[in-house]
Amino acid sequence: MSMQDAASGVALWRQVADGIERGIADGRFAAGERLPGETEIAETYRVNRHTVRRALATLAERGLVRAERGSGTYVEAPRIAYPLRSRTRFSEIVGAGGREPRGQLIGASEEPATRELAKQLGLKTGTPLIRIEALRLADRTPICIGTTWLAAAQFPDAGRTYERVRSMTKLLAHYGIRDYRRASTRVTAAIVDATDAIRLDLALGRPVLVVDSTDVDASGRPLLTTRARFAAERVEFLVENG
Amino acid sequence: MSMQDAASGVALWRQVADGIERGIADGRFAAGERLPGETEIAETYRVNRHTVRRALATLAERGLVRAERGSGTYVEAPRIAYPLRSRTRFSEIVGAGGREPRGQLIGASEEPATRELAKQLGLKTGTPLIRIEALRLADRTPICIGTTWLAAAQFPDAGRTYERVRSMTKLLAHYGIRDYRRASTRVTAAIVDATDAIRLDLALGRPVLVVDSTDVDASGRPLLTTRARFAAERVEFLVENG
DNA sequence: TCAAGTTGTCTAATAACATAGACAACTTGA
DNA sequence: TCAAGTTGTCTATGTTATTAGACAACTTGA
Repeated sequence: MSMQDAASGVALWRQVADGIERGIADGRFAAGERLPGETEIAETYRVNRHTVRRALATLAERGLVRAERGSGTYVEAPRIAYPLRSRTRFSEIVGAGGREPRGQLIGASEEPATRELAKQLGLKTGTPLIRIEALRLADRTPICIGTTWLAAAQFPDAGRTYERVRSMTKLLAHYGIRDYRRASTRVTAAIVDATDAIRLDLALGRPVLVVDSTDVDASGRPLLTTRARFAAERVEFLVENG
Repeated sequence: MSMQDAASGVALWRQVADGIERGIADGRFAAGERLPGETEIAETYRVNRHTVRRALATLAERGLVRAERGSGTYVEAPRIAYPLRSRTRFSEIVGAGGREPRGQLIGASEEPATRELAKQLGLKTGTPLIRIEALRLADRTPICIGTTWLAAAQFPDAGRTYERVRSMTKLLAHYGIRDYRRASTRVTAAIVDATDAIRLDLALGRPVLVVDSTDVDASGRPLLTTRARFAAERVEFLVENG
């Protein structure tokens, strides 16, 4: 790829770092694999070796690569594949990848439904809702923060229940709902906000995948709606097509 | 650079330019309106007036603002956000919603398949591929940049063909393929890199949705694989769940 | 053991970025 | 007309980015 952006206002080392990061995201450089040598990278980007070193240094600082003296520089972190299906269960996805899923309650509170939330849940504006905020991890790596709203009438004391069972599936089972499915999923991206950044152990300015979803019971009646923020650098969504 | 911005790799003038551009994009500075004076901008960004002048110069060069000596600097072109709300599949996102889709060839080249690409396309590593890089717009707003790989043997001269027809569907039709479907779609997010930022007319540090997809023919044989980067602030994906 | 290739660490020179101050040329409204 | 505020242009100076070369320290495979 050609580089040289005359006066782009972006430092060369940054352009190189971006390029390598994209290569890692692509899978052109797989996890655990050795990157090309600094000299070779310098040649492909038509840049001095010191510039490459600076790029690699920033990637190493963020934990994406690890340099081994005399040997090479290696790709550190892979992304978790996250299928978006109608029966998406966080615990199953993480467990399938050989990692241990964990849920952690951040907080629960009661609040009236906004017009938007009411529409999602098929209720009237102002209906009391329970709002549960939870952090989910794979092994010890924070993956996402989810804010879930449920009707307070249908799920009394849902906050304390979640705190005990630490799983949305188990929470619903506790109220007698054994089958539910994903009715809609909307995905977009944003920059992480300050509070999420701390909980997700994410640097400010990093991207998050924002997923709005609504789950319904077997008869199609809305049960809960969730807005989850995923650390984009740790997750990859898999969309199933026909 | 400056005291607060520890080695971001992005020049101060570029940060100021991006900030002003975003202000224009979200309507804080309306079309025809006068911007704050150079001195005032310098104060708000805690930057020298010369740095602001450089930022404004680049915006003026791109036609976003126009300086009038003795009077002020005025917003030239409105930057309307074009949210793409669509109930269609990913393949039909561009072109939905009554907007005129346009494709613009950035470049085409031949390169051997990496292991990853070969796997996607069901070919052997090293098989010659044609790589097409294209920018897609809705009306005049850049929506995404897509990099597409096709087998060179099956689609000879695909680069020039795309340049003529400016549509992947029409390109396939040209080689006798009238029916194809999306086999897999993977979505994640990242920060826009320097070269994409310029082409998408996107400020540095803004998020992009990265979509990897593979299309197959009626019998399920892979035709092409694409990695597209969408300007997240202009797009929202709706995932259909059974 | 040895040679080739790797990352780590120096020094040095040049180009680009950023700040500082001063003043000219122009517009606007009182 | 005049004062205040604006953009345009100049000189000067310090900081950061980038390139260049050399060598040390280490790993790997023959």
